[in-house]
Amino acid sequence: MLTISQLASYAGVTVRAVRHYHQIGLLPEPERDRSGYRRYGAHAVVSLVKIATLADAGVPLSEIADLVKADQETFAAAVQRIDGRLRDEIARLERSRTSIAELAAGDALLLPPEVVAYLDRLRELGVAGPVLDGERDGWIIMAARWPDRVREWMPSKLASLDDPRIVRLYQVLSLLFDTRELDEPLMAEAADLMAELAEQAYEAGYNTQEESAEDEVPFDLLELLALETDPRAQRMVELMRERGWDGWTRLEKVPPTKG
Amino acid sequence: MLTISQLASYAGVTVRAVRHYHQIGLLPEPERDRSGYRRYGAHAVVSLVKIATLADAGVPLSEIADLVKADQETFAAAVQRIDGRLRDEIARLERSRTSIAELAAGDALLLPPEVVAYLDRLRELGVAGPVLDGERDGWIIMAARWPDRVREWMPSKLASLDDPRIVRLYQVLSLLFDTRELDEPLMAEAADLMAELAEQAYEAGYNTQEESAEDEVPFDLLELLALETDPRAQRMVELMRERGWDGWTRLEKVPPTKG
DNA sequence: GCTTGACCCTGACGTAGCGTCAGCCCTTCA
DNA sequence: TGAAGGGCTGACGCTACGTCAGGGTCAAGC
Repeated sequence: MLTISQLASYAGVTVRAVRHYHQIGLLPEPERDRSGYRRYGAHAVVSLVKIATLADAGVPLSEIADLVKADQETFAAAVQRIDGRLRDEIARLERSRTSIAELAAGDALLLPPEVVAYLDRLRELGVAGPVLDGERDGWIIMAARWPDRVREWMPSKLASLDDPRIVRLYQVLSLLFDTRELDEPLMAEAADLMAELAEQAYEAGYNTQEESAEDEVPFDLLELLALETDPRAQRMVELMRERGWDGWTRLEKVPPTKG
Repeated sequence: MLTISQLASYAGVTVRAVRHYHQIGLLPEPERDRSGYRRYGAHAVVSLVKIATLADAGVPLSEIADLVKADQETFAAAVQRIDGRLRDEIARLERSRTSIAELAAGDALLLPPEVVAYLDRLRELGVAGPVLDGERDGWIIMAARWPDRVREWMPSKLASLDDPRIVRLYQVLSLLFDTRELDEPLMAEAADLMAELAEQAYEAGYNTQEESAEDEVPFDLLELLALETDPRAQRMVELMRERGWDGWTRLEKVPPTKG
């Protein structure tokens, strides 16, 4: 006869695991000897090896209980289910792995490659500091919920960097928010640029392209992000309102206020 | 500002998860409004998306805490570790999958294919019932601990089935143990056969091949298995002892007893 | 006969990452 | 004005055991 530790070692599990299987009724309690020790026969080894093999394959113990007494047909069906779960789990881990692999470089964990390329391009163009960070954070928020839509947008966003006015705008904003001062003339230049671009986009009917997204995409949140990052963003919003535009990420035509 | 459920939905996690992250200090508690509700800014979304992404990749929350405030170098090293763990886990699941896939057929979950082939061959030869089950259980016990050694043994075991005496022995044993009776003449035939085979193996120096295994392999356990399965096995042991052999799975020369 | 070390027993708490009440407060809309 | 739909804290539940704590048992050596 076998002691519990012998049994456990034959099946390659711990003593505690065996006791646990007893506790939940998965493995029947054997006879005790006169000192109350459990004494196992050889068949217990076979049962335990079966249990341990299934458990190692990730089958929940609650299912193993039914499984070991099931007929061939039920068993085969269960095996199918288990295999499906394993496949899904493997696929999930593979996805995680690619995420993590990309992450070594920089932002790629949280952002699709198209967005990373866009941010790299901005960096090349001299955009840096809080503006670049804010841009990244904004895209992180977007990409978390609408990764597909974000990827669709990126080609036109990237193309827009061919417009020297847009590049200039980003550069001016970088200058503005990279210091602690409030440079009114520079701000005015940025506002003028933004207003000009907004006007052009408005005339071209910019919103036809994104109309379906308007309900869902959290432009308010992106605006909040900007204001949170730097209070001077508030000043920019005011300047834009003087020029007849409301908002930050998405501008809307409004009656201009007096500066 | 955002409520907790809005925050959670932006990051694709549950409200409970967010509160949990607060509790363990992974995500800083935000300001409360006058009714005690948590109010979040946009940066919380970015932080939470980072946490959720790492957590989804299987990184323990305790590590995420350090990870999000780590510098680039530490981060890259950690990413390596995480990726390694993911690789191991995937490999483990793949192994489980192959086990489980083979399982649909029959015994293959618990036994290497060579043993399955051996058992199939026995079945073809008319071996069935308790003898076949016992044979299988015995190999399950062996394969659980010494899978490699078992696979090495199988070719010679399979070849041994070309010997008609061995086939006859298995068939006689099948007949013997498939009924409830105690068929003394048939038992004597089986014992004679076993003794003859044992003598031959002894002369050929059978133990040179397995000598290194003798210490480890639990022949006692296999004998116990047989005795447990059917008390008539005890009678077989006695008959063998009369013929000068002790044991069941592995026979040893002993002075013959009187029948 | 005594000690020592290796096992065995039960009972109970700890682990990770939340899910899920319970009991209560706050806000909003019909 | 009351019902729905949040939000709050606190606490227990879940999986599959690990890990004490506090005791009894067994085999071996002195």
